Amino acid sequence: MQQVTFNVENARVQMRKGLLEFPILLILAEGEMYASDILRKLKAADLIIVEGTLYPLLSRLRKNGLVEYEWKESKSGPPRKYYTLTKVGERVLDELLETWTILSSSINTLKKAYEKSS
Amino acid sequence: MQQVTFNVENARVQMRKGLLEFPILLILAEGEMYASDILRKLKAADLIIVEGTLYPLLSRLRKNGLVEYEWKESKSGPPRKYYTLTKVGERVLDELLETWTILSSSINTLKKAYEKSS
DNA sequence: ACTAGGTACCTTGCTTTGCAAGGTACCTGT
DNA sequence: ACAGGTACCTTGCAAAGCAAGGTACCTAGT
Repeated sequence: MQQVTFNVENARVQMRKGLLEFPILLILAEGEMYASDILRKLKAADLIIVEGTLYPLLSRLRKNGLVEYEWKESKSGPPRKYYTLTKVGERVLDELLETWTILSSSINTLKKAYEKSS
Repeated sequence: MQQVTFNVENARVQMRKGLLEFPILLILAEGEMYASDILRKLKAADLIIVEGTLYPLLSRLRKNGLVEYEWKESKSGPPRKYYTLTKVGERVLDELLETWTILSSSINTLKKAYEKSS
């Protein structure tokens, strides 16, 4: 019996801390990608992240059962690990979307109060 | 000659990581507050933070010259440290406001792409 | 065949930082 | 004088982003 444990409360904490797993899950929701694809997409969205961060992060997501991968050959170069979201990953993504909504509205509330007062 | 160094680039990294200094600066922009005031305001905005985080954070902000404090007596209980933003703090806050705008629009772009595809 | 260069994946060590837990000191009311 | 509330702070731990460095594969040119 394999138990998939993913503590959503902890993920909320991590979002405040890292705010990186969320965009990566969002990107993977579009379809299978390998590391360079993800880096490209994040860069295009102005979110900077480097290899040394991404690889451990993908491993972490895999250990938690949010993503899985498949080796695929490349036409030019070494084989690639193509990642996809699992069902659990999709559920977590939905939670994180909600968390993001709450977080950004919290901050925007504070922001509006500031703009009004200045 | 005392040099006030506050690396805005580093602050951007920290925002992605912690996302706590920013709301605290926003709250202090409203006027002088002591720790409990700040905790109350953060809680009201659904941003959870505890004493053990806040005190070191305020010290850090003070060391970096973003805030300063003044002791004031309380009508009931021990004296309080009332914090206010410095000029530097105000400038940094403006930077962080911009960073927040960029960050949230990045994520919202990814979010919209996801919503469209699902 | 060999080697140079590009691509892809991964690890190690460091630093920062949020947090839980615990601690000190002050002030007030009984 | 002491109990309870308020306020400030510190210590030790764990998580995670990052810089830097490393391994392996594949292709193309010699």
